[in-house]
Amino acid sequence: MSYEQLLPPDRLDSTFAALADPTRRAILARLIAGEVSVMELAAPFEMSQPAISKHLKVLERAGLVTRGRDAQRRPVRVEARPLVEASKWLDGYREKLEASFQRLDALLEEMKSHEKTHPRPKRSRRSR
Amino acid sequence: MSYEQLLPPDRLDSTFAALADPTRRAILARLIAGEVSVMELAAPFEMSQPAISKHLKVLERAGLVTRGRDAQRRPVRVEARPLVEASKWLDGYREKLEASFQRLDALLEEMKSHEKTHPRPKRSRRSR
DNA sequence: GCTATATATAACTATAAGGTTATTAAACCA
DNA sequence: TGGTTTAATAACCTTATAGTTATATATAGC
Repeated sequence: MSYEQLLPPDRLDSTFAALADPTRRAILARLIAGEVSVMELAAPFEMSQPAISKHLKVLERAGLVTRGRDAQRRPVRVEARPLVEASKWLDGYREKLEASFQRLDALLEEMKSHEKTHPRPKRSRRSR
Repeated sequence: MSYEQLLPPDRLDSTFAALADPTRRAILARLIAGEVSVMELAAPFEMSQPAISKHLKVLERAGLVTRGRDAQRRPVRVEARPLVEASKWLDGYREKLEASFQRLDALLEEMKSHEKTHPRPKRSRRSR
């Protein structure tokens, strides 16, 4: 639990945490169309403006959005980078997983044919 | 915590939430190599066994792992599906975002050349 | 300077997350 | 049967989340 966050402050933590909330995903979806003010953003939700501001702060801390200034408005825009990083992590993971599954399938296949002639002992395949 | 599995289980919520913790991502990484018992899983972490069991429960509720039975052991294995779904969401989002950015770039380009002949008024492009 | 609008902040509440230690339960083994 | 190993559960603590209402701040425009 310690080593992970000692070194490069793990962006993935805050990125995934931010993405875990449906309101925040909806906000991001809304932002695809471009910059939006907080009021416009809050309108479709049955939630107070401060609640939306809090969600925005979460998104901002995660680097998923940045804020501008337009008179009283603080337009919100989406930032792609953390999304790309999260996406990369997932894709990399999936790749390794698939590769591993191939190995596993091969192993299982090998074991299955091996078993016929060498039945294994009762006690655990993974005693260590 | 109950409604999650009653109604339309928004899988993305629990998937992203599960991925937001570095311990859990490390557990998943460890599982690429194949089934592992809880003790083996807990060993590298400076954290109690019950803490790991809790993380496993989170991963299990998110559908990211399933449990087997091997004598006293409850081997853990990774499940790819929710990962694929999360990956799809991210990729889909990125695509739309990139498409939108292209439109934005085009728009900005158009505005820039337009501006030369039609300087805009001081007050806000996004009043409404 | 006054008022309206847009947003942020404060203070509070309730619940969830993430950890601990101690205990319990289940399966094996001698 | 009784001890050992593996894992889960209980009870508890602390901090974080997600929301609320009320208030403060900043800017525009009269």
